[in-house]
Amino acid sequence: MIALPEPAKYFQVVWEIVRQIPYGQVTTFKQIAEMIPPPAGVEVEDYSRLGARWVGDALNAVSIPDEPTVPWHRVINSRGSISLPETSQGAALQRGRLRAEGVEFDAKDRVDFDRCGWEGPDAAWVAAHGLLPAHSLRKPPTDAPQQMSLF
DNA sequence: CGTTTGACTACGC
DNA sequence: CGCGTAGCCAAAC
Repeated sequence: MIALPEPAKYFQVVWEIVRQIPYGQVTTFKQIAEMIPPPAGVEVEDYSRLGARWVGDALNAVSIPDEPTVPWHRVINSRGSISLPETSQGAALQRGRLRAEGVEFDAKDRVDFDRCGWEGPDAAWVAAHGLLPAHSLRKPPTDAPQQMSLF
């Protein structure tokens, strides 16, 4: 079976990436996982399946003292919504912090990745840390825009 | 020491 | 689209 070889080390990388997320922008567990190369001993296939989960574990492991240095509230799930239990205190805190940063939630309590989705760290930073380029959360520009503005 | 639960996703209806 | 389910790992019971 595949286990995360060095959780502490992996967590550190996750936190370092989270620290790069700009104010007012959000990213997903998956996007972060995709930026981190599969740990030694972990098959790529397995990693693609488990990475996001491990990122979640990493955020969950952020200690109180370190909490101010890791903007964990800017990490949400791939559906664009907060993953903490709706009734939880953490969810309220996360939503409050994001709203304070100008991130808006729609009627379904989801954010618009096209507006505030993170494009990832700049290439130089990625290379310097031996990471992989991030997949953009925003829709790729199309030649024939899906819908023209009515105004 | 077996079970349950969780800050995930992909996939099928 | 929305909701339920299956896989998976790790930590907490």
